[in-house]
Amino acid sequence: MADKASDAGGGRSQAVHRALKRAIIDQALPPGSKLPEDSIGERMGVSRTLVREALVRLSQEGLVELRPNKGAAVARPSLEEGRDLFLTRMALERLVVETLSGNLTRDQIDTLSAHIEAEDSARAQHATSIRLAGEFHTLLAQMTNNSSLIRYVNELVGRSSLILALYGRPHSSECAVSEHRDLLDKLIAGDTAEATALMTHHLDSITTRAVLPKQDDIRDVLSAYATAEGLG
Amino acid sequence: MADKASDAGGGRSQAVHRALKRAIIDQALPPGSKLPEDSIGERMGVSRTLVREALVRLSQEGLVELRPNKGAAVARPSLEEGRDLFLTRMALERLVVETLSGNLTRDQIDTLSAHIEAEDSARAQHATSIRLAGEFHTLLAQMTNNSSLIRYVNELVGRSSLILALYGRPHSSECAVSEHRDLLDKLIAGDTAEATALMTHHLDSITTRAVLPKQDDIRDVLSAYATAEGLG
DNA sequence: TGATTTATTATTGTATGCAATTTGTGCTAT
DNA sequence: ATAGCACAAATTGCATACAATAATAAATCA
Repeated sequence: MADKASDAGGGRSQAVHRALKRAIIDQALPPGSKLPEDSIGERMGVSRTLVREALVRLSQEGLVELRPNKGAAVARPSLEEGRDLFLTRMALERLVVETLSGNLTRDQIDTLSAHIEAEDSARAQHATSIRLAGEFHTLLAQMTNNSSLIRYVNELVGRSSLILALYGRPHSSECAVSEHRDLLDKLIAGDTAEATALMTHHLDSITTRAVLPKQDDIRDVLSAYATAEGLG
Repeated sequence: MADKASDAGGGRSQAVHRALKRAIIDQALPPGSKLPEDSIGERMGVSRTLVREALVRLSQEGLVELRPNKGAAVARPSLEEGRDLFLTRMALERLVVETLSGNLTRDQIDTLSAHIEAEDSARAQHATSIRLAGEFHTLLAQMTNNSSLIRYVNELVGRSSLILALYGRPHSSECAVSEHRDLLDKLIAGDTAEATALMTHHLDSITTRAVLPKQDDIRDVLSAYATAEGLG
């Protein structure tokens, strides 16, 4: 068994799913990209059937949009969805922090430290940097051993990269590495209140940095351009 | 357009999905039930392809377990998953309460009141009662207008009925109607702290009532039966 | 020329077919 | 009888075929 190296961990549809997911999160497939079943299947060496299955899964995760009769495309969440998403993320990641605070094993601490190290090293590459930053959060979630919590945090972190891709400032280090390190310290110390505050602040600053354009109405932004042009 | 009444709201696969989901949540298909693609497709008048698609979606929602090469079955979450699930639910529903507290419109209040009324009336039918109790929570989530929050609460509420089906006491009114009414009162009053406390307590008591059998091991429950039979 | 309509092509929606795997049954041997 | 084995039936995994819909190009008319 284990013939093909690429077939690890289940059916081939899952492989397609993982590949696409990775491509989307790495922003190799930017939001809005069309995802034709044929081309993908050809490229991946599987039939449309399996691609379709993967696309359905991705749509359930909110990473792709499935327009009936018009094909799939990488999702383009709205700004409002973005803000809501981070709100939800906060609620869940607070639970992560509460669960983990003071309960980290030596191994877990090592894993997290190593990860932060890697984040630090990869600060040059924008794409990798974003992915690692996200993985820090999913890593934390993983350690709670709470399966629903893990699944949702994973999904939200994945979708966050869409938000960042769409609305994030190009060159802001989206997730300050130092904030991750501080958070880890508080988690180790078991200072739950402080850790929660840090996590909240951390996600808040991502939201602010990226999703900030808090135009309650798109007209606000338009009127700004209008005045700049001497109109209105 | 809108030829078939049963085809409302999208492709036929979605119809299959909805039908199965409803059947599972109503416990017409108890946890563990086998879900053969053929039979379902025949019964629903669609091909295996569409059934498959629906099953994939359901598995993503945690309602169905997809064993490779062995077919799909209604999920049988473990007790631990159950407890974790309610923990996650709490985190999310706290956000629901915080969002809604003091912000309910007249219409929303009416809708919720009517729903509680319905819950009260249906207290006789066990199955309906459970479904309505769940729908109260999804209704609340809906009113936040936060799409990710809505999706997750929906999923968790759905899965909760699996937990209840598996581990819940047969005749306990799983969700005391009075608790719903109290919660609504606090939400209207805008007493966020009190409302949050109520929601927490509410979910806590569900957990306690249902998921309590904190048997760390299945042997405990077996040994009980053994002694009752004069064995062991 | 430019808008509108018609043909053509590409892509999705769904069913079906076949190989592979699992499950169930009956037979054989101990 | 029962454990083990061989064979048959059922079921899943996957690809392909064909119909239906949308996108695109060509052609027609004002």
